Order: sequence, then C-alpha cells, then structure tokens
Amino acid sequence: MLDMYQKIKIFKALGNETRFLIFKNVFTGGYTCSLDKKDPNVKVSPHATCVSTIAEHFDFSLPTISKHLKELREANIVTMEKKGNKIYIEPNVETIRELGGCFTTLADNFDTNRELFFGELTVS
Amino acid sequence: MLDMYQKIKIFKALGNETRFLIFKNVFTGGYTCSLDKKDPNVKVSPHATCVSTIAEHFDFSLPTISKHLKELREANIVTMEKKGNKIYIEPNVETIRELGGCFTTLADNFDTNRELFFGELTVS
DNA sequence: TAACTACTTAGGCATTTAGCTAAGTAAAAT
DNA sequence: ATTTTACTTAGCTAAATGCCTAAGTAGTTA
Repeated sequence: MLDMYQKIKIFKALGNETRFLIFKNVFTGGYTCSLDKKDPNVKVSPHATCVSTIAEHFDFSLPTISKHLKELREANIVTMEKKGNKIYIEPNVETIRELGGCFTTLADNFDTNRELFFGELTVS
Repeated sequence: MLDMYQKIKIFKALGNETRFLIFKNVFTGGYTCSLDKKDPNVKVSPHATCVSTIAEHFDFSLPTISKHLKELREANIVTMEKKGNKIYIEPNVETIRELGGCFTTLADNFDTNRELFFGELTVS
C-alpha cells in the first residue's frame, strides 16, 4: 500500500518532462539494449533497457539521464538491476497498477471512503 | 483524453506536499464552508469548500494557498466557481477517474498497447 | 458611500531543481 | 596489466519553485 510520501515521490518523479519521457522510453524503448555477449542467456526480460541506451534517445548528458533514472527508481516506478557492467531497467508495473487503483478508488468513493486514499482524515 | 502535458501538469501539481494536502483537504475537508447568508439556497455541492476555509487548516499565508489552488485548478483536478465573493472549490472527480484508468491501462497492457498511454512511440 | 470580506497580483528572497563537465568506480575486453 | 565500457558522484551555475508581505480588485454589508 503506497503511503502519502511514496505517492508524492512518484508525482514529483513524473512531473518533469524529461523524466516523464524517460519513463515512457522505459515502457516503449525496450528491445534495443544488447545483451551480454559472453552469456547471451543472461536472464533479462525483453523489456529491459540500460542507461546508455536510454540516453541515446535524449539530447542530455549521460549523468543527467542517470540522475533522473535514480529518481524514477527511488519513486519505485522502475527497477534497475546490475548484470555485468550494465544496469538493466524495467518498468515497475505493480506500482503503476496500484497507483491506478488508488485514483480509481478515490474517484469511485470520493464522498464515502476518502480515508482509504488519504489515511487519517485530519490535515492540520 | 488527457495528453502528455496535461498529465505532467497533474503530476507536478500533486508532487508537492502542500498541494497534495490541499488536494486532500478539498476531498476530505468539505462541509465546513459557510454558505451565502443572504441566499442560503445558493447551489453548491456539500463537498464544496472555499479558499479561506482551506487556508485555515494550514500554517501558510492565504496568498500561498491561493496560488497552490490556482495550480490545482490549472491541472484540472479541482474546479473553482465564484459565487458572491467566495470561490467554491470541488474535486474534479472525472479527471481523477481518467488518470486512474490511464495507469491501470498502462499496467494491464504494458507490452502490447503502450501507445495507448503515451501517444506515438518515438521519443527522440 | 464607507468599511469589510474574500480573494488575487506583484515583487522580493531563500531553497531546490535541472542541467553541465570532470573525476571516480567497477566490470569486461584486449 | 592496461584499456575500454558502463555508470555514478562531485561540484558548479542558471532557472524554477515556494514562501512571504504589501497592495489591489470585486463583491457584500452597514
């Protein structure tokens, strides 16, 4: 269950055009990252991509993309797994699904089950 | 249908703790804004609240809350309607519902229908 | 009309963010 | 063992953000 601060972190991560496009690229730009040459059977989903592959699609420097990816990972909407000297990146579909459920629940029950989304009712 | 920039605007709006809490307050803190004294039948949903009523729950100045509410309105996740000299604020439940649907769809079809969420597939 | 209520706009300041280059680390290839 | 590849960290700068107070507008009440 995502708490308020986890949600805010996700919104902050996706509230920047560059990071939104990187996130888009993680979903759409897979299949292009070459796998390990020595061990072509390395277990990586066909969706996985890596930092430099993503960076190729942008006009920003590699460190900038790396830093943005770190934020997406800290928001838990992508996963990053090191294999050899590459880092394979995949969307964290479960977080996305959960977020979708939160919004839908909030909309469905906005006048009766408000605390389901927000936690306790007081703001202060 | 929310386009990419509308989504980014929503994420930017909710990616700040103060605005998130204001948004929460719009959902949870209704029922507390007194209606027009002269015309108590003024048509306002029981969920409606107003700027100063929201501001009462925060330690920030009224102009700060007002500016944040403007951002939430521009992101189209709350509506603001002037009646008399008050502005009645309500959550825009349809935008919230649509956003929930976007995330759920993205999760459900993340490998086949990716363009449904992102629009065209190229990033550049 | 004068004063009050509700809200916004303007302008200023401190902090955060988003980009860069250069330097550092770790694994792979030669 | 050295070089190369893949990525991160450090440190910088410009721009954006989030807050404030003071002043302005619009509608209401007296």
